[in-house]
Amino acid sequence: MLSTIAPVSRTGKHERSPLLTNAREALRSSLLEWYDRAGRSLPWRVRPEDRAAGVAPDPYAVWVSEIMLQQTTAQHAAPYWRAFLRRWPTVRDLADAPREEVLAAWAGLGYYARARNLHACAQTVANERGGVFPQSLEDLRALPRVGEYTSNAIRAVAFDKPASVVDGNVERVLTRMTAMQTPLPGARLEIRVLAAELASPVRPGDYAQAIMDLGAVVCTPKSPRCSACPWSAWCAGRRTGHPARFPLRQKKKSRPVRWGVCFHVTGQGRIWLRRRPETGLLGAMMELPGTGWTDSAPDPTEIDKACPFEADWRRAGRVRHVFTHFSLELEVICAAAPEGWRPDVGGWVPLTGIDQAGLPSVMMKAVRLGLETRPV
DNA sequence: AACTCGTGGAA
DNA sequence: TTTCCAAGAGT
Repeated sequence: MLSTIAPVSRTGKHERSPLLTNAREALRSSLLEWYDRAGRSLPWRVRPEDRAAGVAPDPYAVWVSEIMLQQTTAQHAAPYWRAFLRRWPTVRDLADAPREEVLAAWAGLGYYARARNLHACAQTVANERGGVFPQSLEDLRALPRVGEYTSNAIRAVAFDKPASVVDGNVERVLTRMTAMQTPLPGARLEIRVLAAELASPVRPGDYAQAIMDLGAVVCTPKSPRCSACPWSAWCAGRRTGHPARFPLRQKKKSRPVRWGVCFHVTGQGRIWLRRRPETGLLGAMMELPGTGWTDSAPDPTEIDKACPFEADWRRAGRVRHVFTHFSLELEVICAAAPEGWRPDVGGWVPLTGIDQAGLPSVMMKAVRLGLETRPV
């Protein structure tokens, strides 16, 4: 008769489970066995056989990957990681790079505070730590954009030191394993305690990647492949018959709509762009100049006030873009720059190679839409 | 604690 | 179409 792991009480107090104590070693070894056999390949990963042969990961490469992977799929992040590592092979190279180039290289990846902090962190490590990443959780945690998860991930993956990673995958795996009744995000403390007890002191780097792989490949959000799971025998979620119901979640707020207008001004094969404010949404990234984004349809007088010059403005249409906490309806209106007109803010950017100009996705959509109406 | 902060793939 | 949600952090 196989046992399941007992759930933790709603109060967050840990009811020490003898089953966990007894099963812990079996869970660890079966997961590592599965990981070795699965052989999942990721560009930043040192394969378990290579690690066993003494190949040490490059902490810089691991750090870049972990920042990119925050709330981002491996598939989306992979080409960016390759481009960054090829262009800036060491933390010193990244620290010495002009900031606009780093931001432009990040364009399209989202959460742009990550790019600003990546550059700042590279300069901290290069200039104040001789280019060497710290190994302690405390020192890692002090670096910009390195939080609870990322500090543990770097410590485990890069240095193969004992650490407990809790990302979205681990949350899903462990809430299913225990059929946890506490909804997220309130369950985070229970999950952290459970994850820490389970984390392996043996091959900590491989274990950390293995438990995340398990969530990414087997214990998937919609249709978990329990028959392929090394932990299925211990899984309380599977025994409920509906493992995909876990983790339970609090209801989410609905997403409001905001509206704005932007000006697509072209001339001599160039387009007018400006840089956004340092902080906030799309902070420090390039954009098409326009009105602010408001929670009601654009006011004609506001459009007039933001309008750079009198012209035969043509509507290109609307870009619909979904951000995390609101969606945007962005009206794009086009005109050719009048003879002799010069932008007071921002400047001209050649349309050839606009893909490399460092525009975030929403602005790239607006540029393309405008070009359909006014080809240049 | 509850918000803010992007994007794109999957179902 | 809508909804979910990715190797989360900062405030």
